[in-house]
Amino acid sequence: MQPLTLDFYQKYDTLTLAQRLLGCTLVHQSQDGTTAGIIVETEAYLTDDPACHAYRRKTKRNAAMFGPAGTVYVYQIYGMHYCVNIVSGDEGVGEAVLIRALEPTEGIELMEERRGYGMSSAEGRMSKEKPIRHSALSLRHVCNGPAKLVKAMGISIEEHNGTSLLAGNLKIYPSVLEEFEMMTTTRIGITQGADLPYRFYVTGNRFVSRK
DNA sequence: CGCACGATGCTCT
DNA sequence: GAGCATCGTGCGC
Repeated sequence: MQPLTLDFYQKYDTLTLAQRLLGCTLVHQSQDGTTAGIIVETEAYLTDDPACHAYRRKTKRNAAMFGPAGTVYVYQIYGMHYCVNIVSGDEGVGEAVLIRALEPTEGIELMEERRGYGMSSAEGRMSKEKPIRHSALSLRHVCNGPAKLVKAMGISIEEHNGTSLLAGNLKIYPSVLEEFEMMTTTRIGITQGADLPYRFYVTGNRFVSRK
């Protein structure tokens, strides 16, 4: 199957793209191995939206948001975590879609290692996340948050910020979900623009960060 | 299960 | 100097 093309990233406005990315698969082919997961939760950030990093002006941090659709925007948050976005809209306009959760499909052991957990085993999984090397991480908790999936997928600001999804080792493939219900809510963890209904997720999917 | 809180460092004001 | 598009722990139920 072929990855999503420039046309796909360009033809939708940001709110629509955020919805169309649900069900698509994010794939990272790294030196350590390939990891992949189905996008099950997204949020849109528009240029006239006070929660958007590009709301005020172009800066060193948000520069990637002003690139062409299909550009990757990675930023650091709370001094210790990173989140990944898919840039959308016209070049020169700062808009993007935050990837908030993935349903892991490939390279699950590698994901768990990157998250700081030991080898995965069907029996060994614990219901709670424990910072002990020998315990495994419940699959449900591997990619059910924006910073968790960045770490699990091996995405980094140094390697990926400002790069294109059309070339390189990070790509998105078309939706594999036949039919699904989508839920729309307000976004999580923001104070500005908190009432805007710009969050979308696959209804009933257990890998979503929160209902 | 749910809620409260502290960690931690960069960016922009 | 304030404010973060978060996460994991610890505690109570």
